[in-house]
Order: sequence, then C-alpha cells, then structure tokens
Amino acid sequence: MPPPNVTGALHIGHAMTASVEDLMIRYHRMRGRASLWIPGSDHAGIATQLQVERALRAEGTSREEIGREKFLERTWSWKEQYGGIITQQHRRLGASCDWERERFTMDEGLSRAVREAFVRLYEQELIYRGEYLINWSPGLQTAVSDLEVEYFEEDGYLYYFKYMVTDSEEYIPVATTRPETILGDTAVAVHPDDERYQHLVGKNCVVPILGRAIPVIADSYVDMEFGAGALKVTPGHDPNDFEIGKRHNLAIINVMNKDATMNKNAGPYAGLNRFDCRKKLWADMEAEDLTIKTDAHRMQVPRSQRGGEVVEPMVSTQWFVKIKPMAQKGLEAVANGDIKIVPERFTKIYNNWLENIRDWCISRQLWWGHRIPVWYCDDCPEMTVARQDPTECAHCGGKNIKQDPDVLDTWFSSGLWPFSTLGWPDDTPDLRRYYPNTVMETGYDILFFWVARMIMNGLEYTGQAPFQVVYLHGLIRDEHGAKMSKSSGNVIDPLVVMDKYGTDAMRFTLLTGSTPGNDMNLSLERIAANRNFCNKIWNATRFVVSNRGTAFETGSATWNLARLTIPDRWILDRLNQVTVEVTRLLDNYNFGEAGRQLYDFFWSEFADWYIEIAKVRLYRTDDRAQATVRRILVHVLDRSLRMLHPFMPFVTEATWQHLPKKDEESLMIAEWPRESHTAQDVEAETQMSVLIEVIRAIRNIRSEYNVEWGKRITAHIAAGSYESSLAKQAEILIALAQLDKDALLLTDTLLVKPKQAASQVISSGIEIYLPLAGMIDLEAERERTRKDLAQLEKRIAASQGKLANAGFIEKAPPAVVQKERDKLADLELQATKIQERLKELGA
RNA sequence: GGGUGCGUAGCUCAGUUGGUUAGAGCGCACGGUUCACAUCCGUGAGGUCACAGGUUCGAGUCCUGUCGCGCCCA
Repeated sequence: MPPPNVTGALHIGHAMTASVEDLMIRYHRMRGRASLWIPGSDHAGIATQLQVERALRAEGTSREEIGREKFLERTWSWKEQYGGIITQQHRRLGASCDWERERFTMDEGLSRAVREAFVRLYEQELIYRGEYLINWSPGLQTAVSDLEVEYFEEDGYLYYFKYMVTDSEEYIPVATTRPETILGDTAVAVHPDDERYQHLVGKNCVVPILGRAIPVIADSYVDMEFGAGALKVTPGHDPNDFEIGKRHNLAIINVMNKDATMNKNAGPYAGLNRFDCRKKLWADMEAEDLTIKTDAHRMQVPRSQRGGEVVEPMVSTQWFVKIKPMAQKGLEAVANGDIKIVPERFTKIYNNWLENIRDWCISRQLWWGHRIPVWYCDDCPEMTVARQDPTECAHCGGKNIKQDPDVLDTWFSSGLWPFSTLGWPDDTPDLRRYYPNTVMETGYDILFFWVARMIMNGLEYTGQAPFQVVYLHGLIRDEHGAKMSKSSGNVIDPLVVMDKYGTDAMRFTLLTGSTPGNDMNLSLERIAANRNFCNKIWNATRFVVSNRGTAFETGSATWNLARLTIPDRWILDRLNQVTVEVTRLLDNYNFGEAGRQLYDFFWSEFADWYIEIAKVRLYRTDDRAQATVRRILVHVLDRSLRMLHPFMPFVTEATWQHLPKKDEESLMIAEWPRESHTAQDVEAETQMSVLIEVIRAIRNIRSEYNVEWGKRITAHIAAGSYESSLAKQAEILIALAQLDKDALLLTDTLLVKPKQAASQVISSGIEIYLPLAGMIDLEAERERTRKDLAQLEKRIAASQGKLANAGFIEKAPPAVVQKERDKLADLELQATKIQERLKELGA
C-alpha cells in the first residue's frame, strides 16, 4: 500500500487506491495464493513540519525558539495523535491488509534501511555533496527536488533593455522576464550564426547600474527569434544559464539571500525583496536610458508544490544522488520485461523521464525526517559517513564532529518501501518469502516520485526488480472533469460518501467507473445507483434465503441434467460464461469491466429473469422441481457473491453468511468460483432468448395499448418450429406476460388469425396475436405493422448487400458468412409474415 | 516545442484481438400497491460513434491529418 502522509486525512484518492488494491488482494486470496498487503504511512517531511509549526505559531512560539530536540518530540507526539486517523479510515474502507505489519517510514527498522541505503550509495560514490543550482523554496526555507516544482502559465512582462558594449555607443538589445537577475549576470550570449552580433563576441558589456564588465559569448542555445535575439546569462539564478555558464566557465553570482531578498551582491538593492528590486532597478535603468520597452508576455512560473510561492533557482550546497547509472538499470528492467507497466502506454512516459533524468537533490533543510548520516570534522576537512553514529572523525580521530543538520527527502525513505517493510537490510524470512513483490499499485501521478525510485532502489540495493507489475489507476475528478480542490468546493469526501451511500457503493463506483489509467469523473448519482445495486443484492438474497427450504446442500456436485429446465440450464450456462470472463478480466487487470459484467449478470439476468421464472416453480407444489430450483438459486447466488466480494466486501459477506455452507467460515477466504468445463449450452441460450423475446413482445403491446398489468389477456402464438419448446415454458410465459391461462393458444401455425388483435412478428417468424377486445384501433395497428416492416426491409437490404458482395463471400471467415445468411433468412421469414398480416389488416 | 490521453444518447461512462439492429447508469415519457426489493418493476423515446481522408469484403475499433479539451515533460 502506498504509504499515505501520516498527518493526512483520507481523501477520495486514497479510497481509490485502497479499493483497487483490496480488490486484488481479496481476489488472489480467494484463489488461494499467498497474499500479503502491507499498510503504513510516511512521515511526509515538509507537510508534517508545516503543520506542527503552525500549531507552534498558534501558541506564540516557533520551532527555532523551542529548538530541534523539543521540536522533534513535539512532532512525534503529533504523529501519535493524528497518525492513527488515516489507518482507522482505511479500516472503514474494508482494506484487508496485514495490520500487524503496519509500518512507518521513521520506524526504527525503516530508518536503519535509510541509513544503510545512504551509506551504500556514498561508498559507491553514487551520492555526493555539491554546490549546484537547486530549487529553493523561500517560504519553506528548504531546497526541493525538480519533481516538487510545478510550472504555471502566468501573465508577466518581457523587459527589453540595452546591454551597452564597453567603451562604445553600441549596445546589444536583450529581453528578460526577470530584470532583478540582471544584477547577477555574468555574460551576454548571442547565437554563433547571428550576423548582427558576431563582431561583438569576445568584447565586454557593462551590467546596468552595477557597472561590472561581462563578456559577450556565442552559444547556440540562444534563440535568435525570441525576444531581442540575445540572452543575458545568469548562472546563479536560471537553470539554462547555469548550463551555459558551465560550458563557458562563467562566474556564478548569487544575488539573493535565502529568504529571497537581495544580498550584498545586488549593490544598492541589497535588502529589497525580489519583486521590489525588480521595480526599482527598472526605474533606475529607465532614468539612465537603458530600457527599450516592456511587452506583455505569458510565461512559465515555477511554484512550490507545497507552499505555492514562486520557487527561486539558487546556488546552494546540497546532497545529490547520481541517478544516471541507477536510471539505466531501471530502464533495462522494464525493457527486458522484468517489470511490466499496466496500462502499457505509461512505459513510454516512464522511459522518457528516466532517459532525461537529472541528479536527485535529496537534502532538505528541515528537522522532521531522517537526518543525513554525515559528520563534519572541525579538526580536518574530511567527513565521516557511518551506519552507526560515530563519536570521532574516521579520518583524524578528532572528537569535534558535527552531524549535517539537514534531513533526507521523504521519498528517499518511501523509495525503499518494498523491501524496507520486509526487514531489509536484514535477511529476514519475510524478505525471502515475499520479495520481490508481485504488484505495485498506485495512481499514475506518482509514477516518477515513487514508482520509478522504488524500481531504481530495488535494483540497486537488492539486485532485483522490487515487483513484477506496476498497475496505475487514474485520478478522480469531479463530475465535470475538474480537479477536486478545497478552494473550488467540489471535493467529494469519502467519509461523507460512506455515511450516505455505504462503503460498498463507493468502492464499486470507484472500481467500475473507469478504465485502467484513465481519469474518472465521479458523481454522486453514480454512487447512488450502485447503492441501489447493493440493495438489489441484499433483497435477492432475502428472496433466495426465504425460499431455500432445508433439504439440500450447496456444493460442487454435478447437476442432474435431465432434471433441469431450460431456464435452469440457461442461468448455469450464463454463470459459467461470466465466471470465465470475470476471471479472465481480473487476471488482465480489467477490473472495471469485470465489475460491470457482474452487475449486468446479477441484475439483468439473474434477478430480472431467473428469479422471476423461479417463482413460477416455487409457488406450485411439485417438491422435486422446487428442490432443484432452490438449489440453483443458492448456487448462482453463492457464486455471484463470491465474485462480487472483492468489489463490495461488506454486503457480500453479510448476505453470504445466510447461505448454507460447508466448512468455509468467511467469504473473505472462500474459494473463488471455478469454471465448469462443460460445453456451452447453445440450446438453452436459444430457447431462452426466444422465450424472453416473446414475453417482451407481449409486454410491449400491452404497454402500447395501456392494458392494465393486472388484467390477464388472451394470446395466440404461431411459433413454427418453436411450438413444442415454447409449450414447455407455457407456465412461465403465462406468468411473466400476464396471460389468461385458459385462453392461450400455442400452435405451429394459426389457421385462423384473429382480426381484431394487436400483433407482432419476432425472430424465427414467430407470430404473436393479442386479441384485445374493443381496444384495437385497426389504423394504428396498420401503422405499427408498417413501421415494423419498413425497419425490417432496411435490414434485409443491408444484409442482401453484404451477401451480394463477392469480396465478403470470398474473404470473410465462413462462420461469419453463414451467420449473415442465417440472419437474412430469418429476416425474410419475418418480412413475409408481416406482409401477410398487413394484407389481413386490409392495407 | 516533445509526448500522451480523451472527444460515443441530455449528463457520466462502457464497448476485450475489426464481424448481428453500438450498450449501461442517471435523466426524460408512459404505465405499475403481483407475498425479495418504490434504493423497485414493466415499456418507450433518444446516437452521422468530433471532422476529413485511407487500409479492408467489412471500421466506433487500425493508419494519416485537422479541430477541440485535458495531462505529463521541457
């Protein structure tokens, strides 16, 4: 289970994650596989620290005031107080994980894993400390990784100004979106092919106001079309400029303090914040006639994912992981099939990210987290990096050592989750048994943050891919596709949903509402519909249980085929098909489709038809027939509940407990239905579809003529070759179509067709006449019949066209051609009957 | 700029390797107090599958392009 933030509250995304994972774990558990699902939470460095700091502020103090030790104590007690909330909420979702193995990223064991990981990487020189341009969050006062920065398109200005060439009246026009960084410029760059400025390359320009001399360089990074066609280079405050600076060996000048005010390098602007400095500097430049113009401009503004303030690229000394070698292994593991990503299209995204990855800045200027296990020595320039806290410098033996004050990125520890939770670095029985894991499931939004890092870490530390399959689910949006956010007030709170509609309804909605990897627009109407489905399950069970009698057992005994009626055979056949289909779909991670098929089967076939048909036999007195139908009702219900259980554990368990059972105690550990290998029962399918069609046709006519449902009516049916098979279902037909038992006329052909009757022809040319005395409007009847005929003729024409096509006959599979021929024959038969009827009606 | 997903009924979405008349839920219309269920039952209306080409005997499904929306990366 992806560890949620320890201080967080359950949101709909967690509910989605838990639902999908619980579905998988329950499914595989029922199939008898060793299934382990480890819950836990991560310490969420920044988020948690911010919350505790807020609490301190409310008390009129601050973390600086109480000091690091007190602050950590305070944070631990915060964790004790609030950390349990989300696990309780997960229990409510029905998450059947292994609660005894619950872990927390700052646990002793997991912390030891972090320490081990860091030291190993350091020893392999995959970890280094360096001064680089990082993303600095002035509000949070810490560095953040590239992934923690989000870019927003915002309106700004493009400022055009003059870079005066030293000792000359000439200038190079330059455009920038951030004039305050002019103060840190160390070059002006032009494109090597740019004829306008070639003669100036090698000369110097003068930094406005400050008067520093900086070189004009040529670099093909410059876009001649953009802005003024030349670029000011500020290696200290822009990532691209930083790269250019490295290429040209430029000086790096940092003009800002850590709180984003200008420092002494900014000369007269020192002390101003970055935005005030921008205004003042520009005004001063205008006064000196160095400005050209300002244009409105849409630009990409980097903002902190947490605090939301503008992130400042700044040069700073931080710890980094040299990620390329690890990324390479991560790419290979997916390329060679050791790891499969579902849906597959995310493989490309994963590859693309790893191919262009940059070193990972792992140090954070926070207190809450795993402290970096590095000690600096006052007596020598060396550092000590150790698994155990050292008391002296490993190099000179000096006692004056100080630990690095920073902590590690939270993802550094959660990236070890697949094995650190199993006891790594120790060689534990759990690690041996359950590592590598089978499936990693999570939202695609943390593919990079977490999944990719787990893969790289797993390969690096254990030499094995940490899991075989990565399944990514989509994100939940509101009913119109907008992101849920507190500010727009469209957040759906899973706790509220569970109160109102029940956990099962919410789970089923989340699981069936979309396809793998695709976002889902969640609406309350849909949840309500699925609550109704829960109700359906409940009531269907009530019906079956109240009718189950006492004298039978469930089980896998084979059926006495000779005793089964067509509807019996049909529902068993359908059950078997659904079992095969649902199992296949679940094995292929098509959870939504599996759920939808179960829904349709249970409601539209089992409840709407089989149960209704079953009543006919249950309410009459033939004991043997009753026993058979009861047995089938229980069987189909039992199998359905088993298959529905991973989707909706509560209602299925509660209902299933009312069914007769042998030695299985709980549905949670009951056996998953096995498919029977008997052949498809085509006969039952055909006869049932005819029966259903006849019933529907009669109901249709009744509805059109507004015949009261209570009124039993006469029917004459010319069923052709279906006469005898339909006759066997007469009782059902009478019950479900509300026919007058004594007036039903069922023959192969009708010698005398009732004139004053509503009629309909259905497939196989079966004719249905309902003599509705005094209700028939012959003109309306002619109209209806004509309409039927017109539709039929359209289909006949289409079918004939197909069969007249030589290419179709030759190239299409024979089965498809035969099917088309059969269809056409049937349509033509129907058309003939309808034409006869029209003649009778005098049209 | 690169990549990727989506565009199917009024709304929210399915549609597995191309092959009956393209489906569901909600909504809508009409009718229902049958002893599981009004959180229900029955019947019905409603779609040029974004657009334009192409491949194919056959395209919602495969290919190319266009338009619109979203996301990721730069």
